[in-house]
Amino acid sequence: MYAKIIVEIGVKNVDKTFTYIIPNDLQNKVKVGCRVTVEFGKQILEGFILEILNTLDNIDYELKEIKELIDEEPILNKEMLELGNIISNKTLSSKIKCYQVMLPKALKASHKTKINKKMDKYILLDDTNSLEEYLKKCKYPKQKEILTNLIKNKELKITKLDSTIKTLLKHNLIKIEEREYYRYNYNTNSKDKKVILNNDQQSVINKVTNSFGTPKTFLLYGVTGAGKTEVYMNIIENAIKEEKTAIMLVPEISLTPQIVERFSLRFNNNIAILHSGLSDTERYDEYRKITSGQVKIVVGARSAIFAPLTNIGIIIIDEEHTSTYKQDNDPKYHARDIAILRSQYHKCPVLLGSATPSLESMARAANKVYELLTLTKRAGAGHLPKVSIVDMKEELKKGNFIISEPLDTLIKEKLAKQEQIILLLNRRGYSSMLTCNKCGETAKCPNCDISLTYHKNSNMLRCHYCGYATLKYNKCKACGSTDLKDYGLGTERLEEELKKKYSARIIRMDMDTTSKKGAHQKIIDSFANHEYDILVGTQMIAKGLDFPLVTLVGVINADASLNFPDFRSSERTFQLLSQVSGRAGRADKPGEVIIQTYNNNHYSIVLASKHDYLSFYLEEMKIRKQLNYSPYYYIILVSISTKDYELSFKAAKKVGDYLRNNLSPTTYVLGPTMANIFRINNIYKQQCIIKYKQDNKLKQTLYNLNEHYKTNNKVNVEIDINPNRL
DNA sequence: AGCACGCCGACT
DNA sequence: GTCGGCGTGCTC
Repeated sequence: MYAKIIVEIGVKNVDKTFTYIIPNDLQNKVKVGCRVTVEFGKQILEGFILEILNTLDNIDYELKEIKELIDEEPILNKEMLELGNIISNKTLSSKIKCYQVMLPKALKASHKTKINKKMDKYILLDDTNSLEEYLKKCKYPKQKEILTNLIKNKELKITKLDSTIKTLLKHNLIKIEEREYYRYNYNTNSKDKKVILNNDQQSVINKVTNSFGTPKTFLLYGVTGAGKTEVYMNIIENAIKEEKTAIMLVPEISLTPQIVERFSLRFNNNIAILHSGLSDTERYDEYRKITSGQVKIVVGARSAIFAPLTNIGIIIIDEEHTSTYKQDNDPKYHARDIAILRSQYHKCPVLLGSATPSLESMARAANKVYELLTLTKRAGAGHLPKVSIVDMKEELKKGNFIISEPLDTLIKEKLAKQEQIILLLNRRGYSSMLTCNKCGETAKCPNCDISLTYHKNSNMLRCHYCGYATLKYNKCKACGSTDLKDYGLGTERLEEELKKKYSARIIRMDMDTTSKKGAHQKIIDSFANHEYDILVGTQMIAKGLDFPLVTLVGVINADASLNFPDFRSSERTFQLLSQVSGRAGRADKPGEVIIQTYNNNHYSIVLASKHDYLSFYLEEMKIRKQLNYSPYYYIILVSISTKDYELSFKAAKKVGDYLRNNLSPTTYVLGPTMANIFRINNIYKQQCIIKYKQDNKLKQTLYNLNEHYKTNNKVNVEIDINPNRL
């Protein structure tokens, strides 16, 4: 017998199966989807069995034997094997990477140490016939205690086999059962309170539930606070009632204990939770709960879409517009696409939910590709916050460039009332650049085409792209002048400014203060406990958090995301502003939002302040149509990177010409142009953008291009289909 | 990725 | 005549 095996090797051009002989002693043990180790050239590698063959056509090379079988049971099931293949074809990523991405680290091929399942021992009653008799005769209180306890509680967890237990075992009165122990546990001590649903919510639940068994996609457009989570939970409950399983994806950032707790309270031990805060062993345990069939519900971030549940009844993607659902390294898949693929396999509906749906999804709903469901009323008592736009051009004239007058007034007011405040500033560090007032020289990264950010706490200048850091200098590197000035505003400086201005307890949350494990949670907890009055942070504070005492949200510089050179910058700004606004006044207290901007008439800012998603959608669609962007055209980003400056131009031109010559005339090929930041970490990046509606040459051309550059070790060509950003 | 093979200049 | 540079290509 023979096996076709795909090996794990960190290189693009070995992406095919290799045939190995299955040794006699493994012939009735090997299964498709199991991991094995094999000798590959001179190396020992791990790989997956993709196929088992009884006979083989004539070949002109010698075969080697499989060295060892790692798994008794397949870790890639039939669905996953098919899915990996499809993803590889669609994303032009290597097959091995497509298989690896579906597994937790502990089960990926090539992981050196095997992780043992941890077992708990339980004792149960065995021979109940002689039990009463034995109890009467028995003179050992310890034995009696255990037996009576077992009669009452059915089972007991034990840590060691002491003499008492051994004796009981000898008399066949009890038996031992070993059960898997799961390292990650959550509180399930109180009962979740049932919420009374309004008619809109009930109607959404009914529509989705009635389509169980059909592979169709719904888009749920529901305003902030409309009770989407409650709708999700009811639909999942209905799936469980039908003996089916459910996947629910949420953005990583909202996988806080807040939502986790809500789900675990409702679904008790029927749920596995996958998020980035888990250690490898914890993640493996959660995964085991799924494969062992112990849980029927999986809640997690992007990669949880691959959860190996069988008989899936519903797949839900909350905040479907979130950009992190698209993986930005290989395989560059979008969880939404995987959800739809799996829904076809399992014949189940997909529910996409958002208060600000992506333009792509909304357009599909408009074209009836998805069925649109809406929740327009806020559930419960909460009101949408009052949002005011502050024109910073006017404020600057008064000398306010960080905190405007209206924001200052409100901060003082809320502090006096002992209410909480969130201030969002989408830039970390102290200032964004250090510039010489004499000669105009700016501190730049030596490896990247980007200015260095000043971090005052560490007195360092840092590059946010390659990680380069140097001590801040006091003399201009070009002219020696000491007249240096820092421009721009980061969270560190905002925090300092606030401390000067107000006597308030202030905490900052950004990449610099959350790098340690658990730091993120600590900040959230302490702010939730009202140990602080003001939370300052980058966009990581925008999503999912629910602090009832927050009645003011300030966006310090709404232009940061608006001025980003990308066709989705307006959409992102609208989503970000809508989302932070949702942080204010969720409970009984009304909330207020201040947006500081230099673009006070920009439609995405104005419409976000009015909570008017539909107008924004229509306005933005007009612009996308004019500029031939998504959703009117599909976009593909082809980037060409190399360490060689000259070569970067030559190679990019070659790629551009190739694309132009091998795609349909109706397809646009833009570029090549230098990437937004041309040089990062001394690698020069150029890019071509493909815009197409329909192109039957596309698949083959991209495939050829990808194949060609797989073997080129000087020039790296990457293809990103439906990229997040350009 | 590793490693062998091979073609070319350098050099005890 | 041999040592070693790395460009190319293969690994069942």
